[in-house]
Amino acid sequence: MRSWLENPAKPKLGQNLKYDMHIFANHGVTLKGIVHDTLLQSYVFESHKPHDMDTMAMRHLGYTTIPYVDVCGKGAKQICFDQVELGRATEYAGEDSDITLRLHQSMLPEVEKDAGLTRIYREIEMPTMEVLHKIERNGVLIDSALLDVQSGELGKRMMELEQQAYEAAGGPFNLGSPKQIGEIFFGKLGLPVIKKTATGAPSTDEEVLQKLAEDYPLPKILLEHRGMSKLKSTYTDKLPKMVNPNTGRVHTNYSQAVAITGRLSSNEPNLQNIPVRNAEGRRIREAFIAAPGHVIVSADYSQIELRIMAHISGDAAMLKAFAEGEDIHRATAAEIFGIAPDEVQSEQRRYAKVINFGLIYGMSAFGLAANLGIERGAAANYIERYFARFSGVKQYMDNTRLEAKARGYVETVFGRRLWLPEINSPNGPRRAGAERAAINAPMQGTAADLIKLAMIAVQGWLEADKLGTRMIMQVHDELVLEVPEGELELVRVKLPELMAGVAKLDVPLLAETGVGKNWDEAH
DNA sequence: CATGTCACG
DNA sequence: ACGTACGTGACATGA
Repeated sequence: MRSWLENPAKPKLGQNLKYDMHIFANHGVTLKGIVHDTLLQSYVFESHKPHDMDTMAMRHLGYTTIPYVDVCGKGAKQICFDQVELGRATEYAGEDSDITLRLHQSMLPEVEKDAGLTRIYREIEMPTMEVLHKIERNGVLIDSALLDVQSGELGKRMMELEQQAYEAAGGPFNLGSPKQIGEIFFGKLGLPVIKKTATGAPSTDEEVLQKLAEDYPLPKILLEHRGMSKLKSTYTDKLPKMVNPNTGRVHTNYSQAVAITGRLSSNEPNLQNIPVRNAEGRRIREAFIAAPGHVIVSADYSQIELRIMAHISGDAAMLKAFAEGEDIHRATAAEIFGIAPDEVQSEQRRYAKVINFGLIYGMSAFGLAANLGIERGAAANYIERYFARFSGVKQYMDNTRLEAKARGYVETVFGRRLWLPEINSPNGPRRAGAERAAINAPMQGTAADLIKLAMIAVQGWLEADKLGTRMIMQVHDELVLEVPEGELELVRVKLPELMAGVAKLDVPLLAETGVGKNWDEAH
């Protein structure tokens, strides 16, 4: 079938074609002529609903598909599809093709009822799929030897901490078991219960341990052990095991239809949650390296969601701050505290930064108070002062809530629709959650649209100019490239230009780059 | 498979 | 009185 598969004039449609492209590529076949993907149609039409074929067949066609487990079984007794009896395999595969076409015939018209959705589908999601396919195949080079050394160090230190913990607790226990920790803390040692989990058990999360560590020795030991355990099991032990023996690199999968806001997600392994916030964790990034003769270039959007808030709300003070290239948190602090920007103290700037982040998430006075460690009344006061100074933002938030309630969805700048099924729920906490999501979704979603457009532009440029530079990761507001040393100066100029120029908003977009032999240096 | 926890933007 | 910042994925435990 190669000649048909590779013929761009023969149109193809499928469900999650990025997967099929990988299978074909593994066998030296380059799938061409991709015109439609029902996974992406469903995602653009109804991002909050399931996109698996069985569920969609029932939802759109009222049709019950042959369950995969009926054909191949499950668990230890599962067989591979190539072991299925041919007649049965034919029936299953035939249905698969038939249903895909019928889903396409049902969903594409729904997408095309709306010009914005059509654009998101054709100009963003479909091209993004092909970019993601290339990024996934490129993979990332990992210094496994370095991670092995780190694993050894972590393991040694963890064993020391275990002994200390046993002494403090008066006997051995499993440090990885919240249940056993609870029994020792709140039973045996009689420590106070700070908060409870969703199921009513006493919590032993980081916040609780920090609080208890003020008065007792064991929580501190546990905190250090937890941090190391996380690094070791999730990263230093695991990443070397994920290296593909054929390519010598790690190949993540980007899920393009999971996050209801339009963001990507990364899995097996997740390369979007590699530690960065503290020095110990950041060492993991030293193991994300460039091939010989290459460097890692990282480019990230500066304050992308706040810029989008300024654009969407049209708030004059915020637009002005960005237009003049000010430090946005400093400018915010100056407004809230009623002083000149150069009079802002570092503590005041920190407050303003927490408020700015909180706004993006639809914060309450309670949340702000908890985050700043201040009284709720004081937090309410800051919010009030903020909204007095940034009245456009206040108006945007109120309008967004009303719009979400009236229509059941909100939109990104590019017209991506973000549905909020619980916006009119009689359940108060659920409704409040949907209201916060309504505030956040247009900003997070527009940022997702922008970086997808940037990825399409960057990949288009790399191919048009036949460069050796490869895109290797996306982390929501950051693109990571592996660059031949000879192309470094070119990439350092062109990459941020493309990212910043991908759309003309009422605020300037800014992308900042870093370079290094590894991801830590480049960040 | 649910739960608790914690890594990221 | 309740619950409380948005969006993800992965791990270990334990039923």
